[in-house]
Amino acid sequence: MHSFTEENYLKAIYALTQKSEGSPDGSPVSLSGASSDPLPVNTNAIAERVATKAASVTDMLKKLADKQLIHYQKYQGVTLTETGRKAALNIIRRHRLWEVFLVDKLGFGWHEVHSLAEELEHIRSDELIDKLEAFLGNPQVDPHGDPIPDHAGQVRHPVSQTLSVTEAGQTVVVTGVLEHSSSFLQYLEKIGLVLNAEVLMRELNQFDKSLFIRINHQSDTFISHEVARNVLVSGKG
Amino acid sequence: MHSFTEENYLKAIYALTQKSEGSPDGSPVSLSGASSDPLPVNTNAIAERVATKAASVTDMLKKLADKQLIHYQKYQGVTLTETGRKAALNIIRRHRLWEVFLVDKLGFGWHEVHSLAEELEHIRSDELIDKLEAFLGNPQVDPHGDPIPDHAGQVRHPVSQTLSVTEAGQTVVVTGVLEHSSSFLQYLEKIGLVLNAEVLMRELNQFDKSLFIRINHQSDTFISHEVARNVLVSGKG
DNA sequence: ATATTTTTTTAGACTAGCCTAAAATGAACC
DNA sequence: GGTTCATTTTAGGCTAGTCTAAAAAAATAT
Ligand SMILES: [Mn+2]
Ligand SMILES: [Mn+2]
Ligand SMILES: [Mn+2]
Ligand SMILES: [Mn+2]
Repeated sequence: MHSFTEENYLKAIYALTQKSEGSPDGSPVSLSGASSDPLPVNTNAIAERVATKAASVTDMLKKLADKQLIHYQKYQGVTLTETGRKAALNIIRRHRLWEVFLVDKLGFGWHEVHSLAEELEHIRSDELIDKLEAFLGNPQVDPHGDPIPDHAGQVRHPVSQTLSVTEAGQTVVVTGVLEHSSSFLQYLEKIGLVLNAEVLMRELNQFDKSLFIRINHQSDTFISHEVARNVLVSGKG
Repeated sequence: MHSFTEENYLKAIYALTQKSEGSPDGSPVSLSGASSDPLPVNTNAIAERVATKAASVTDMLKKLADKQLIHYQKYQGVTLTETGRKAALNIIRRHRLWEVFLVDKLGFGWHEVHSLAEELEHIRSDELIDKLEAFLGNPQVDPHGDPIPDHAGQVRHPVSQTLSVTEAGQTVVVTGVLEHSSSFLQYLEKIGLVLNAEVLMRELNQFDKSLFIRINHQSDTFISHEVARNVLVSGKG
């Protein structure tokens, strides 16, 4: 169907479309169905994302447009067609299911799995993915808390907010991360701020917005605003 | 390290090297350490195996020779270097471990897994493969009875013979197949001639060498010589 | 409104892997 | 020995994906 490379471009365009949405301050967002028409994505942004040069991106955009996977007009940026969006979500579905496999079954850490899944996602066999999904027990989210799109390309974006906007006295549960870098994930693991950890917000420092929190009724920990605004939480329930 | 394509060529050359050994009549063979120097493999044979043209093979042979993976002299055929042999065995190791995963964990039939493993084998991460191996319980053979090379490229070729040379009255156990086509495997499954099935040789028809056998103390079945000489067995024990 | 800067596209070239057609070599036959 | 046939290699060309450098368009600044 589509090449390895085409799939990576589609995924990049989808991810950039998503990034341009979402509230900048971290307050709750439903994020359900990509509300209105998404903003067009820039050539340069895609180039950075797929680690190539703008000229190469332009070439590929022409090809994807020919295949009706994107809407593209010179100099005007690019958006996914419905077909393109479905294709992208299918790749993301495969990526996240493999990540669950690597963490739950093979025992990898959540900071180690991204690049492996980046390769595994390109093995395109619906039967394989469906069987894998069943074997994993139909997980709803990947090891980073990101939702796994279903067969039809439906995504359940869970309603959540960043830890940085939580108020003192509140208890919340970690549901995901906004930053996926290996070093950030390793740091979170070290302080115990992992998926499903319970967090009691004890104090919010007005000056630098740093936080004093208690994790899982045990460890009192200081974290910076920079960390807090990259951790997603939802009200205990 | 090596590309997808290079890996497929290495595997093809290794397989053809193996094929040129082994006794033609099906009698027991140890097959342990590729006894003496293997016969050189022809360009045309490789071309057929990787489904390409001889001219393309010649191009690739030059590249593999540059990389010291094969011994190659124009018109003289080709053999693997020690490095090349290790690389090939490593790919085979990955292929067979993925096949075990697909059959044992995901529930695929033994006739369905080859082409999927053909893609999965190219995801090269030693850590992934070691963890997969442990997760599968360190299997010694793949779903077709073929041995899984270890880390260092050692293969335990089990001593076995074809069902066609078994004598009347003997009881043997199915340990593998020589033919891996999907239709053959499906046929074997239908008649119950699967891995570890116990076979009592009841009668050997002198005229056409067809066999009358009892499978697992239950079903009496006729099979042709053509089938019998593609099924590997070893003495019950 | 013009000039400057940034972004994007075009032009032309490169590599990996593949092809067909033609030339070279080796094996088989007489 | 020489002739014929099969195998292998070379020559030249194609596509996908990449690159650099230059041209074109859009955005920004004065
Ligand atoms: Mn990828
Ligand atoms: Mn993830
Ligand atoms: Mn392969
Ligand atoms: Mn196998």
